[in-house]
Amino acid sequence: MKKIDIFKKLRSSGLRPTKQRVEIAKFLFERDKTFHFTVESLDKLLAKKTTSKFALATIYNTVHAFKKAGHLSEVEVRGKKTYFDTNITNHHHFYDSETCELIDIDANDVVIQKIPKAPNGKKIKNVEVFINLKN
Amino acid sequence: MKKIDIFKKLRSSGLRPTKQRVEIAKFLFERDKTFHFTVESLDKLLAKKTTSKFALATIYNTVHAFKKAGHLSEVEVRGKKTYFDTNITNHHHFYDSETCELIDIDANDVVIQKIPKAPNGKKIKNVEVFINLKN
DNA sequence: TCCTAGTTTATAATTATTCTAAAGTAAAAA
DNA sequence: TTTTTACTTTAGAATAATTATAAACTAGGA
Ligand SMILES: [Mn+2]
Ligand SMILES: [Mn+2]
Ligand SMILES: [Zn+2]
Ligand SMILES: [Zn+2]
Repeated sequence: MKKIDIFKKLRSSGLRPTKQRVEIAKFLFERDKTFHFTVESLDKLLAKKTTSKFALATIYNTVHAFKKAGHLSEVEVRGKKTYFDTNITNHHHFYDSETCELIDIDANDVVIQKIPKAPNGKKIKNVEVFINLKN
Repeated sequence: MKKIDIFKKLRSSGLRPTKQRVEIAKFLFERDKTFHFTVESLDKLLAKKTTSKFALATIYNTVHAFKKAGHLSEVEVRGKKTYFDTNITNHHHFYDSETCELIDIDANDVVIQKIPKAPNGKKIKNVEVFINLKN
């Protein structure tokens, strides 16, 4: 993803392409594979991989702004920290509790044959499959 | 579940049947249907349904002791609070984000036809299906 | 260039949870 | 039964993740 695309992505989401947002967006979106992270891990990686300084509040603000704009999704993982995901398609996860690592599973690689119908008056929004791993 | 069974359940888990543990255990386990709760909701319900007073720390201690003993399980739900579950069998959940309510799905009511194999060197510990509901 | 709304930032506040250590209690030992 | 012991409860302090605040800064339009 080129710089011009980052600008477009931000602009089209109503987000000013500030120095901080552009750097964080480049870090998050200029990659081939899905990236799963917490705010803490992102903070550390940004400190290591960039020369700029980011206030922790800015990382929170930016991640939330990106999520709200639909550029990030949130994955529910056991533990206190919130996990974010650059993969915003419907997909599933392996979770390795040893390493606290998430691994994507393409939606097509999971086929559910039978599922109960939603309770009265409710509809199914989506189905998430979470596969816990062990050694 | 009778009082004597509560005592057995506690004793056999190496937990002294104190006044607090017995009351909380009766509240949690003397019911027919699964009960899902957070420490906060349990605290409020205990305050309403019993005459005893419980320190919040005691509720945390007790819930963790019960979980460690295998009498409660933990369910991962989006949000900051930890959800506990009196259903300790393998099962799945509907989640109604409007009401923040969990509804059990029997493991037999979900049949998965296809699942990817675990990454190298890892095995599948368990598969959790989480069905988000909407109106 | 000037203005303004949006943004960043340091810091404080909040919230859920865990820790601490003193007081209380269940059950084993005497 | 009393004594002793380890376990438990408790109020309050501490911690950790996140959110709120408000002052300083900045992007982009007028
Ligand atoms: Mn979580
Ligand atoms: Mn949660
Ligand atoms: Zn993912
Ligand atoms: Zn359940």
